[in-house]
Amino acid sequence: MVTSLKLLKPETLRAQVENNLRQAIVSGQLKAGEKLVERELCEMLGVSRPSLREALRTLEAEKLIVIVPHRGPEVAAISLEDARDLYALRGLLESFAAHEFTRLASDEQVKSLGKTVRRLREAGQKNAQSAVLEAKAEFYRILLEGSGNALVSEILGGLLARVSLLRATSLMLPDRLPRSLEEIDALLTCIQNRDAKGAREISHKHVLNAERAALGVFKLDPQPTPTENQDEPRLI
Amino acid sequence: MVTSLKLLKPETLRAQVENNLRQAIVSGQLKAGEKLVERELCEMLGVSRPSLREALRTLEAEKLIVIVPHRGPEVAAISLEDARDLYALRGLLESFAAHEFTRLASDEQVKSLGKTVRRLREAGQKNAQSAVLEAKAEFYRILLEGSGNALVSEILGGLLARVSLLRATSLMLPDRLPRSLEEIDALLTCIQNRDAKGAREISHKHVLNAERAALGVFKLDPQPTPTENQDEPRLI
DNA sequence: ATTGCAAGATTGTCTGACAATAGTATGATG
DNA sequence: CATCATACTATTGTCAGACAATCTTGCAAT
Repeated sequence: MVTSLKLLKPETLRAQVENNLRQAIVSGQLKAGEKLVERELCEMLGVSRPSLREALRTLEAEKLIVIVPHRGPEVAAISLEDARDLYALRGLLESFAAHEFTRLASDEQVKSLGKTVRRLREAGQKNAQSAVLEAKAEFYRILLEGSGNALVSEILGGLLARVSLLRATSLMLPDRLPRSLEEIDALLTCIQNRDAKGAREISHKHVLNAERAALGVFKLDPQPTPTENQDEPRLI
Repeated sequence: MVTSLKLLKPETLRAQVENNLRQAIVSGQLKAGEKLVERELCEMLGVSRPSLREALRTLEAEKLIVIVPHRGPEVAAISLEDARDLYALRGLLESFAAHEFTRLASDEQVKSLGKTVRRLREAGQKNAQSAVLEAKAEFYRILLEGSGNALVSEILGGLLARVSLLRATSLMLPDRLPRSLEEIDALLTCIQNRDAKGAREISHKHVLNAERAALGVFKLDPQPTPTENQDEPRLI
């Protein structure tokens, strides 16, 4: 009988670089708009330029960084319109996922989601930031897994990574957390009652509220992305 | 005064490779499931391995090719579930785009869309395949441009590229074209009447019908993607 | 202060090489 | 004859070094 199998993680070197950089970006360690220099990254990560550059191409395709020819990569910055588009699409997809989860998830999955919501609530009341983030990630994992559409998971996952480019997400958490928890509770109730339409509506409202909270950043900060005025040359 | 300016297309070499390969894939010149060998592609395209590999990473992130470590890239193949997921999401996004276009597009944009629909209809009646495809692309371009959400355009564009991996798209065109044209006509009418909800519903139905037609491939073809049984090791 | 130019830095691309792994053919064994 | 182990080959993963093209910056000149 097999006792240990190294199935996961053949982890090619390039994939590790991708993961490191992705992590550094979504966690805010590399800030939006920050310029990235190949040589520096190579030294930091201890890899050669070709490996690094391949990883950068992937992150570029994921829209986490922007590479302008002959000027090099920088961490993507999100404009106000970008953020609006982002939340509009997120609302669409997340409410769809909630709808489908309610329709299709097994009772075990619903129960599992309920357990995670409880964990989330407890972490929120203790104001344990990292525990909140962890529970929230788990919540999404279960929701997307149970929604039965791997593609939506994939796209929405990418979207959430981009949302984290708005540092608002975690910064404005403290204020909005109680409301957010209420909404998630209401969503869970709908799901448990197998009320798909209700779940969709609540989920959509939830995203709209998150948007309103997140977009506050732009009002407080006159020039959210200072490097962004000349990125598209005007022809007039 | 300036008379000519070469703004667009600094076209780095790697970008050309990307475009060539992308084109070859969505046009069916490279067939789904086909194995790609770096050396061959390098010779065909006349570029070095690093440049090619960077381009491959981008296409991998776009899910047009799949790269398994140490086995190399191959053109992505779409399973039945993949196709279902794809059409479900496409329905969601396309109907959203139609809804938003109806709400937000300028009268000029609506008129422009009408003109393209007319072109599409004429091409369809003549059974001019390439003209149909061209008009259809233009139709989408206008629709997405006028829907006011660049992100949805981006995602939906990627989705449509993936849909073309189902060679059904063009193969089943002849049969379904008349129906498809009727549906598009109805959609245009809704848009002209600024009936956003109606546009959304018709658009959604349109995608559902396209799905039903496209998924016929799987019924005719017992093993659509023969290399796909062992791609996910079962743990039981 | 604006313009123009030169020096430096960074990216884009190529070549060549080698190790690690997967696929294949060969041969041994029951 | 079938099956399994082994060796070989092809391909990918990764590195180092190099050079041209381009961008940025600082300085000089008007």
